[in-house]
Amino acid sequence: MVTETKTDRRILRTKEAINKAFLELFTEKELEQITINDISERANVNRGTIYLHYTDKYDLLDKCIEDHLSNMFVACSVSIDFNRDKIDLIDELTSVFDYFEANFLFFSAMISTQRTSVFRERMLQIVVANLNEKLDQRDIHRSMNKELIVQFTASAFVGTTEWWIRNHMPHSPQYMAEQLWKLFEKHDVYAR
Amino acid sequence: MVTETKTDRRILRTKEAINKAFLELFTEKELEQITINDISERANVNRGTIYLHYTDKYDLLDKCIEDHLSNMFVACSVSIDFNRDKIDLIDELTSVFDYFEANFLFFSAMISTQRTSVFRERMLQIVVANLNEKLDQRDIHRSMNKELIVQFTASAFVGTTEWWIRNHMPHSPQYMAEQLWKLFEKHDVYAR
DNA sequence: GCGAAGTTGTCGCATATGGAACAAAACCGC
DNA sequence: GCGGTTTTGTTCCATATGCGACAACTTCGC
Repeated sequence: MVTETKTDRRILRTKEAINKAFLELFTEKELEQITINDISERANVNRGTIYLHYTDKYDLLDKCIEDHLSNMFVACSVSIDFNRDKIDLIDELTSVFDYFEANFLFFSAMISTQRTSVFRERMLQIVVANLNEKLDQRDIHRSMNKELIVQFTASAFVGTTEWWIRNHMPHSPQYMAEQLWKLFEKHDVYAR
Repeated sequence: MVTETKTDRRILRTKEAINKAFLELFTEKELEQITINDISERANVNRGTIYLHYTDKYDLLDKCIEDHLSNMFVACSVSIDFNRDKIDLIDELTSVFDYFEANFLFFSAMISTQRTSVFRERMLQIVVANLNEKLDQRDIHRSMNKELIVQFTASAFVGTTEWWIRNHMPHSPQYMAEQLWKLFEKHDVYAR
């Protein structure tokens, strides 16, 4: 059963404005320098309203990360299809990198700060969960340890992505997807 | 006495969103094709809320025009100064054209439709009012009919501006200001 | 022409947000 | 260290907006 509660339009608008403002500020100054005042002004929202949704700026940062990562997750698992083949998977990978590219500012900001580790860990978690689900859907454990496959693939993916972002995305999403796919294929993880 | 009432942040936000959405739609379809539904969706605002501020889409269009024109007015009369000279006036003219340039989409949309006349008339009114005020401040009626000066200058200004916008702003605001100034000067309207 | 679907104004009520004030805490310059 | 300023949470009350419903009207395919 899927929970089917539409959230009030005002809430969505407000959260979006706050997120946007926070992200902008995040690319301009260090987290410690950002005040709730800054955020409320930039977002054109009453200061009190921010406390209605977030306990403090750290909570805001966490939820911001959570938000983007789950968006990414949604953006990439659009085309879930059980009889897919290699091409499909490359497409999916490409759409993930497209998402990164479209939100370069956010990811870049997340990675170039002391708080990187929080972000990286959370991202790893998400990817691991995602992979587990996929591997369950297709039944290709073979002789290999599933846990190990997941950890291997996830770390490789997150690490490579981080490198890609840190270096200002020197390749196109398409290219990244293809290259990564080849590497995964080599390790006989997803290959049929 | 200046009325000093701050309007609620929510109202400003809402109006801005509606204006923006309406303008976008205006550049995409004919006014008749635009529904209140369209606007509310695009602006991410409840349909009823629109009726809170505008009676219908024609009212919205009018207020939208009014808004932009008064903004333009404000943007250009920043530097009102009684002992100004030629340079000041060129600067002021330039800032007007800057405003047009910055809001190209709006003005372009306003001019390329059947409803142009409404817009042109209103703009003419504004410019005439503005000119009257200026001419009153400086006392240079000389032997000429003030009414006539105003009408002449205003029509010339509005017409030239319309041409400039219609042709996708082929010259820089600075250039336009200088050229227009020279023309006015030739007709001995403002010259000292 | 007719019925279906969409649009328009307009309600009532619920609720998210604004604004202002406040005390406590944190952050300054000196 | 100390006084002034800024920031932080929190409060109460007012109000703008959301949501859903409604009847009247228009649009449009057939």
